[in-house]
Amino acid sequence: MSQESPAAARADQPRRRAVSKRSLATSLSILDAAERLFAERGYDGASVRDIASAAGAQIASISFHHVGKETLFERVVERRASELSQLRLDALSALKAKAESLTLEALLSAFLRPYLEKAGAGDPQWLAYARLVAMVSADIRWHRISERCFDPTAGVFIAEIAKLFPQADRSAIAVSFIFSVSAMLSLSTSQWRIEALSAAAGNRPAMDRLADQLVSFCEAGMRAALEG
Amino acid sequence: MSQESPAAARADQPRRRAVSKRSLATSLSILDAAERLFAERGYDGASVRDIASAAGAQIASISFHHVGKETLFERVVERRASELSQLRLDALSALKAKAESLTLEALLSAFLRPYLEKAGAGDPQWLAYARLVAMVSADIRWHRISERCFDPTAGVFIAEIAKLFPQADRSAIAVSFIFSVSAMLSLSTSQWRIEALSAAAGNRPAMDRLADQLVSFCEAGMRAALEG
DNA sequence: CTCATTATTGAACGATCGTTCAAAATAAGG
DNA sequence: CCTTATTTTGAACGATCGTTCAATAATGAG
Repeated sequence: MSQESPAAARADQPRRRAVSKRSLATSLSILDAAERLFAERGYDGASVRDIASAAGAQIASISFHHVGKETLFERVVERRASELSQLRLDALSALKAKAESLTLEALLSAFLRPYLEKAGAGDPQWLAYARLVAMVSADIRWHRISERCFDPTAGVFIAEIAKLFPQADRSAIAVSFIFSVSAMLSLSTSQWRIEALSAAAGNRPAMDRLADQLVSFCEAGMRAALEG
Repeated sequence: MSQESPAAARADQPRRRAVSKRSLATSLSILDAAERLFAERGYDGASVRDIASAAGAQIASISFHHVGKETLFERVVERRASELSQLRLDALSALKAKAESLTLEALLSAFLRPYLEKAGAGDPQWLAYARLVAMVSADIRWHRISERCFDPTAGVFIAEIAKLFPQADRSAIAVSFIFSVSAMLSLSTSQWRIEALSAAAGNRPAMDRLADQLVSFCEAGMRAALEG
């Protein structure tokens, strides 16, 4: 409750310095390594020792830069969440600017494609991130992260879909939306299973082909579930 | 390579006894507790100590009855997998006996509904199991379990779907099938997220209503993805 | 009932977990 | 360049991990 004057604040906080380039690089490489290992082995399966080793840093650096394991996990998820949300909302804005009335396909495309383009470009960090999002979306232990990072944008798109289906109730829309998100995430988490079930030679389909198929699937599925 | 006579085999294996009822109960309660805790916290998040404690057994009993943690996990998954597969294949047989030509909706219903009816009946063990299956399906570390427990039945249904869409290629069918399975599993793993996105008062939809919506969603989605 | 086998018990194993610390090295600000 | 805040380092902490063991108790078979 003691409200300090700027002068007093400056007095007892002796001096301040900018972060060094090396420190920033360490912090970043820890985030990258954590992203990879958390995605690969899960939160409990990835140890801070392995993360530090993969980042070429000391174990103590993780606590120093990112408080602890749990905060590190949250920061890893948050890092790309805002970028992804921005891409989605930008696509939505572009859509609204172009046509006065939105279609369901355009809406789903705006939501689903940014994700798939990032992952499909082959960037291994984005592929890892996709697995992370799937983990967070499927585990109630991380519901606070979902609330903060993903639900706001999802809410915007659900509201737009609700305008297209005025007679459908909100929970039915939310259910269909989760179906769509789950299908999208399965492309990252279950690619190995798709290949196994495709049988025969491993002619894996290209990501942009998969993206088209996903949008078709979700558009038709949603329409059927909401119009019925 | 030494082929022993029955007499010799009986000689060096001194005597055999049936398992006691108590032993069987212990083994079973361990499986139940493991199912709950693995589903709740994941493989690495659930400790054998917590599992033993929840089962009212000693830690050493887990190694004694189920070899070790990894084997215990596999047995937990396998236990209900055969029952589930049987229900699905029975539904398929019933379908074939009734009508000479199958519809996509009937096929998907035969695959999806047994699962949802078990989980929807409110049996907490089956609800936990659904989360387990989602974990196995999304993690390549458990691909051997998927291969053994789930892929064979999935292959049967994919083959039936392939008959309905002769022009669609196998991998496209597999992709749509994984989309459908992911949507199904999301009802168990992301129910909390659905409720969050439904906003407003928590009027959660009944499971049989959700099942109808899921089948509609997947049927229309598959048709669009495979006919296009 | 007797006895050999099976199962349970409680304790301990070494390994690894996440976190913390003081000392040494680094680098920004004046 | 000097000072000093910042960062890195290596080691250690206590807690918990999965597994193993010898002993004790329980139990099916004869």
